Amino acid sequence: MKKAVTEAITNAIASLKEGWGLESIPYIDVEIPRNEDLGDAASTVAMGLTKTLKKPPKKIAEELLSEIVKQSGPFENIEIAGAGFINFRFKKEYLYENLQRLLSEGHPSLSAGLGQNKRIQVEFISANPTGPLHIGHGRGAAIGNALSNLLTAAGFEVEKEFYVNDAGLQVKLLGLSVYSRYQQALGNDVHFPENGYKGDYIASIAEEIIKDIGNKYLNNTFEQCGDFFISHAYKMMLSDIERDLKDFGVTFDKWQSEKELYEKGKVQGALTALQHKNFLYEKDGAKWFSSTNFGDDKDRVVVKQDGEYTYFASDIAYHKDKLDRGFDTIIDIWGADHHGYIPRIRSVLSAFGLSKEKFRVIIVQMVTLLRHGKPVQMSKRAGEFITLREVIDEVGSDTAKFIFLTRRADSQLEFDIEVAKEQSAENPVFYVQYAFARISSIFRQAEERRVRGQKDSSQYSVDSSQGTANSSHITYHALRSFRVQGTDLTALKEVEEIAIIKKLLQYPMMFEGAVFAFEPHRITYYLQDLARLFHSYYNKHRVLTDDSVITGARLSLCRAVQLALEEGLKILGVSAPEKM
RNA sequence: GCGCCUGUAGCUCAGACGGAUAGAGCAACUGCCUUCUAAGCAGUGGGUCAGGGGUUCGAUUCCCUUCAGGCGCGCCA
Repeated sequence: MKKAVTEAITNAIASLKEGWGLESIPYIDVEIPRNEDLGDAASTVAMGLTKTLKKPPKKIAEELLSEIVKQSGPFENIEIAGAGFINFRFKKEYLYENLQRLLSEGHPSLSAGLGQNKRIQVEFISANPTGPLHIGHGRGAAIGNALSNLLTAAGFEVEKEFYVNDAGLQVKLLGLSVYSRYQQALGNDVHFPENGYKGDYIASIAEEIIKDIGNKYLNNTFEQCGDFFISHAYKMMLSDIERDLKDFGVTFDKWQSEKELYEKGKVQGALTALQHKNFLYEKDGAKWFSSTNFGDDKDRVVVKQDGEYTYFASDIAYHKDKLDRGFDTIIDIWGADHHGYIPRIRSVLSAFGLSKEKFRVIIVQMVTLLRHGKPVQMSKRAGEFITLREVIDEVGSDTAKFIFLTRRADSQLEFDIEVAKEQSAENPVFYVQYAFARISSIFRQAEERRVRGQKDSSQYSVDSSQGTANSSHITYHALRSFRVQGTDLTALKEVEEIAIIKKLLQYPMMFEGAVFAFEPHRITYYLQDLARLFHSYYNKHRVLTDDSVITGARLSLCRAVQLALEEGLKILGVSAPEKM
């Protein structure tokens, strides 16, 4: 849709260019008018050119229009309106042709190559393995996962990574906390560390350990058995995290250990590399990275007076490692509490020669958790928080993900767990899923008619060769492979049908925008719009009629909607159920 | 004090490098199930786009400023 308009205008400008004294073709804006009476697509190029051409926008629009009409474009009508908008309306044949193409090829512009197989890394969540994931991590997970799916759909080669901070004091503190609970559970009343993790999960881990090894380490000092508790607690914590994410529907390609960066000498190596570039210096007995050279507001310590590395040192190594692994683009998704960290990491990457546009940080703002409208205070240390696990169990993964993905990443989010539950029947996620389920149901009915050999079913049939007769999924595959053959799409004449076709043809535009902006939530809104159009249509018109031509055409339309819904939901990481 | 994010309908939020009469869901109210799933549809009401200034033919969008909320400003991780 966008392409056709852009082409028409580009050609027009190309032939007018010389007379206008233009050197190059300007950016051509194409948008969908708010009011559909105005047209199917519109451009504001004429208004944009007023300054350079020193002519009134309407005059420019007229000149463009007279050129465009010379071409044999797919337009039924083009008119100039308002302050200089050029509004386009497509011929119906164009809509039918493209619907047909969509049915046979899918959305060609999608995989066709925005990404061009470029490698892109998306790092997200990267929670410390010192406690269960909470709801904020859930938001990051939903966004990171959806963004990765989006980029994959756009033809990028995406690697999803979770960075595990398993080297620092925090895991030691985790071990110490578990150690203390272990001793206490066995009757040894040791002092619980001041900054220890107080959540119930610590005691649970201690219980597990007792089940495993009994009182083997009773009355041992932490110095004697600390390593055991640290590594054991950390491993259990990490496997919990992994399990929760799996149940949430999020998986990773790689779990990068911080500790491993140390063990492989990558931290030292990265610092040496910086040293060679003269970006390190000594001051006050410490070693500093001169990040101010790259726009940071102060230099940062990498090796402390006591000779220990800072957390930042391993992060330098980590990001250098990302570069060394040869990604074309690096995306970090962080919680809002880390945004102050952006300039220094950007500095690191600049120091190693990465150009700015190849590194992108997406800041995910905080989630304010409510229960019945009242804020729930969250503190990991104090052990008061709503875990992702609770959200999954109480609200459900699909609902939670959908809620997270109906907001931009950089706006704060209020998540009322009770509202999310209570509204479950009215929840937008079900609205979209319901449209998919309804269509699936129509195909089930169509298949029954065909089996019964009704006359009116001659125009459509199931191509069973496409179906995989695979155990319990037979129905599903049969539905997916339901081929509508030899149908005449021009039978789609209702306004609702035309509206749906147009919406479907807008998909590439919306998709490109989402990819370009790294904003998966645009998919969510599109799906709601499409579902709305479909529900409305469904209520007004019957798909399965006595007229085989109309039925065939409508089934085709349903198939196209179904494919779009399925594709969109897949990107969001939300299931597309056949029955509800 | 400085920096980043946010402020749009009663509530939760969209608004696509600045464009036409500002949108959705929920909540409220009125209708619609003998026919493919009523988790649905049709309709009604609801706005100082936080306030003020500026740039522009045109600003919810860009700039400045004030106010409000959130988050950061360690030789912590």
